[in-house]
Amino acid sequence: MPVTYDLNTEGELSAQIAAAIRDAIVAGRLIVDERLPSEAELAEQFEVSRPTVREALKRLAAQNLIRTQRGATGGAFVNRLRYEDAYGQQITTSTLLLSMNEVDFDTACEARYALERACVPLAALRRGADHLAAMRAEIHRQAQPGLSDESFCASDVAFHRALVDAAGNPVLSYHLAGAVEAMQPLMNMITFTARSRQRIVDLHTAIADALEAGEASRAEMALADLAAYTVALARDLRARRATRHGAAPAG
Amino acid sequence: MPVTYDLNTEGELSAQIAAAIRDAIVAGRLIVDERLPSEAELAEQFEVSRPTVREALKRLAAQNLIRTQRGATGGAFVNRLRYEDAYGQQITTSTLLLSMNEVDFDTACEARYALERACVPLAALRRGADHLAAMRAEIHRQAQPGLSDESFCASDVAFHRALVDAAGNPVLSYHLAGAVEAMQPLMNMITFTARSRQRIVDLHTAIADALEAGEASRAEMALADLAAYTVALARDLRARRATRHGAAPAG
DNA sequence: AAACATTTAATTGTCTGACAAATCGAACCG
DNA sequence: CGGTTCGATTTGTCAGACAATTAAATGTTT
Repeated sequence: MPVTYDLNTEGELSAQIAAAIRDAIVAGRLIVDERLPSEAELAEQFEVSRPTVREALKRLAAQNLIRTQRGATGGAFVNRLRYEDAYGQQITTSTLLLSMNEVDFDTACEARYALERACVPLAALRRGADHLAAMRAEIHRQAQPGLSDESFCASDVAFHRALVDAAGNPVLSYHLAGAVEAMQPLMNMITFTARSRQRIVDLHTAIADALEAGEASRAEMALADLAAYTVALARDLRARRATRHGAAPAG
Repeated sequence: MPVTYDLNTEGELSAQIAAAIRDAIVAGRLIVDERLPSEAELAEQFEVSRPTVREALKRLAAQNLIRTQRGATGGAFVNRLRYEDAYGQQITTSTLLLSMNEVDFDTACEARYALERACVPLAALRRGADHLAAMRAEIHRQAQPGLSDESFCASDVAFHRALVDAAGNPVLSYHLAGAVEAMQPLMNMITFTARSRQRIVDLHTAIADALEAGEASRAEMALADLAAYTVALARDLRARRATRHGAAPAG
């Protein structure tokens, strides 16, 4: 039985068509791996030209809702939304949201550490050897002397992703991917001294140790310390910038 | 100075062009409200036809990265990603992720309550009169007798969104929008008896009371109870279904 | 001079028709 | 039986055209 679509009557045709097909997917009238009619058939059904149909399909492809294949048995197929793809969308959306709305560092940081804290009890319960090893490896990297600030930040992100993944809940990992990754551009604006790096490494070690021991509350405390320290670092940076660009330092 | 774009050399042209422009936006080479060259100019720059450019632009429009306007001073403009739009994308992505990957109820539920728990301390600190009023209003609605299961679920979602918003952190609200809303389809499969509704209303009340009193730990406990009860409800439902479709009930 | 109406130019939205590229299946041949 | 060729189908891209929309320039009237 052919799938039927409901069209709105406002806005561009390609947007209407895309919305109609998307609704059909979300509502389950089009199921995973099902093939949509060919572009020519869709054009006929919707009574539009093929380019218009194509623009609609590209909209859906941009959201990973469909994939297209050329050739005789090709066409557009409903995509199973994979965790990986969802991660990616999550990260770009979060990054843009932060960068384009001038979200202040404290707010973003607060959100991130609040969310990570939610993972700690589960991570303490389920952390596997692989997750612990990943965390240790990143800690080791962070302690290396000649590391650039950028690499340090990247390793920081990797550490926290390992922490999140240690909770063993893919839905949780998905939701936190954006929160953790989107902070990287903001963190990259900080210059880490040898002393501040050491402090961070110590706190990371404390977190890993606590998780390995299965002590959630100790890990939460270390995480809270880390959050406070990160906010303080950013605050210092802002203060230094303000004095440099404004009046002379008070001290 | 004209913005320059880097092209990959694999995949479809429209995807390459979309990626190039998206990168330019993410990297800040194209700033908010800046106008892109006209489709004809883009076609010239990228040495492709206008339909190809248009497909690329539609991909970006689908992600709310640009908006287009017709007319003399029209064109494609870089969009400021608004929280609202980000919420929407987050919700549809999360919903699809859950529905298409057969995520079991327990996993999704665990993730949701873990994330909500992260909001509680902040909500206890900052909850405003409006948030509390919204929560009370939803509790009141949930206690009404003739309410359909669907409306009950919708009200449940509204209650939890109010809880999340009470934390007063828009970034946190954004991240949790998906987690809370995407549960609704799963919750809708549950039939709520009068007794289970009463239990949920009681727990919601306990949460609201605790937040009003600023007692985070009490609210966290009530939330944990609610999580456990929800999981138990779903488990009961599964068990009943299994007996109905399989062997006779044991009791 | 000011207010209003008209024209004009620029730009996106859509259509038509065509061809290229990829891909599968079937017919064909060794 | 295995490999090859050919044809059919479908998406990807192109070229050119016209419609719809919008803002600015222009002209007209008061």
